[in-house]
Amino acid sequence: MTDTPGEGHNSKNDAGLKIKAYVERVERLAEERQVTTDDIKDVYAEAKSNGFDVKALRRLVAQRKKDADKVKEENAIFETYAHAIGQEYLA
Amino acid sequence: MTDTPGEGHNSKNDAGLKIKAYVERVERLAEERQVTTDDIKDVYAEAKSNGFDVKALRRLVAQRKKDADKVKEENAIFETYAHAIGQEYLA
Amino acid sequence: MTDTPGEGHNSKNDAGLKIKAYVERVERLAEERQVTTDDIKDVYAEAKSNGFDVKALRRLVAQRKKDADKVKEENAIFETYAHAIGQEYLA
Amino acid sequence: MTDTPGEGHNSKNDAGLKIKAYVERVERLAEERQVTTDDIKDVYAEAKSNGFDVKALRRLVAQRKKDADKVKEENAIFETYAHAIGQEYLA
DNA sequence: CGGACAAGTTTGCCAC
DNA sequence: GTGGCAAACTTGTCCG
Repeated sequence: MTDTPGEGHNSKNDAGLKIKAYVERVERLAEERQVTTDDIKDVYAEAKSNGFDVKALRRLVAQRKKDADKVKEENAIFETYAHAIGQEYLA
Repeated sequence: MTDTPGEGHNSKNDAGLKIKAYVERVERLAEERQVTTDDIKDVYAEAKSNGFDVKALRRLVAQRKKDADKVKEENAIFETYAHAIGQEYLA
Repeated sequence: MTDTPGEGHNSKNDAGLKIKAYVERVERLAEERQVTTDDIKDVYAEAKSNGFDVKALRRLVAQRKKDADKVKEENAIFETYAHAIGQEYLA
Repeated sequence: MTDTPGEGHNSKNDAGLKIKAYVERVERLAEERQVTTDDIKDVYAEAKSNGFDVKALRRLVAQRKKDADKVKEENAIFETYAHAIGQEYLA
């Protein structure tokens, strides 16, 4: 017997070890993700320092991510509502 | 002498009382604000339950809040950038 | 006839009116919230004018909120774990 | 002539190229981040398939992060107060 | 659909 | 007074 005496299959300890392993794997990955998040922030900061409008760049990236049709559909709904209360925004 | 003996003007205690008062005033106001925030949430929930598109409503409110010229300026910058990489989104 | 004469079912106009109503309710509430936000600012300004450190006061308020949240959080964690155990051992 | 013929200083085109470059760098990084996010999801899925409660694991990770943050936070509070006292009594 | 998590926007602070 | 920096809050997305 190489393990804790008196326990047949040692399930409680095993569970603890496994939980610890899962938690640490997740934390490791979360750190990686944070690094990438920071890298994105750096790109925008660089763009800004070169005189570009970060807000517009973010908007551009966000809209490219969406399906183009979906964007137009959203704009259409918005425009309809704006019309309904007598205001204009797009274009 | 009605207060703590041995202290001429009791400044330390006074400061503590004042700090406590400021903190509690702020906390009271923060609670009020939270109530109003929840009320706004309720309005949108009601609109949604009546079949309206909440996202479009929020966008409408947000844009009304901005100066109309500012909105057009932001759209213009965005459009310029989109053009610059050969894409179209608005209208 | 209880509604606008000369329009059959008037649905388009109704929607517009409702949208306008929702928007205005939200805007009204947003104004209220802004008032409260300004009140909070005033409290801090007053504290500052009386020689207190605003940053430290803000920290204090934030910390107290965090502590209050922590109680709820701990209850939630307990429930989660209780549930998890219940799932694994009792179900 | 090393660049596009017929354009004096070519600034408009340059801006477009730079915008495109920024957008693509961000999109590239966003993809990486998504991969990591998916990896995390996979870890939880694996844990779940081995009979662990995912919600409890997420809580655990979140709590550990919060605890780690709390240490920094407490240091910050200490500094703030020290500074506040320093301002009031030493300066 | 409701809550947890992540992103973006806004706001307040600080240095210049 | 302004402009960059940091943090809080709000909003949007995604999973259960």
